Amino acid sequence: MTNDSFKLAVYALVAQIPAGRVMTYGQLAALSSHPRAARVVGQIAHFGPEELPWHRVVNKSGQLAATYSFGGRSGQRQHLEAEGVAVDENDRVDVNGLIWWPLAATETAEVECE
DNA sequence: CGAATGACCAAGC
DNA sequence: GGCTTGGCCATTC
Repeated sequence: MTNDSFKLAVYALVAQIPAGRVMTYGQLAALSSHPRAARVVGQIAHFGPEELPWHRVVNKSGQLAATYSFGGRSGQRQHLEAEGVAVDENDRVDVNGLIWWPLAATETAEVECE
């Protein structure tokens, strides 16, 4: 079923996000063949496996979204900072450089290589 | 199983 | 920059 495949795809993508990088719900949804199902990604993130680094997942504005998990945005922010992600006072990350794509691993390998 | 919910996004005002 | 509307689909009650 495609719906299950969707979840699995999201799990796989989130699991691939390297420390110090973040991904957006829209990306996860789009890469999972559901560019408009970003909301579902949010639901999966909330009820999904806690094994995955959901704290590395932010919204399209680069702003944190966690409400209860990780102790709320405050907790998520600390997790990100602990991994080297710069979070501003508004609980936002640098959408210009911290947003990571699977393709970026090969295309911008030079840049993301510290 | 039906209805409500939601860690979102894009477009319009 | 903000708020409102429509849409998407899994999870929960």
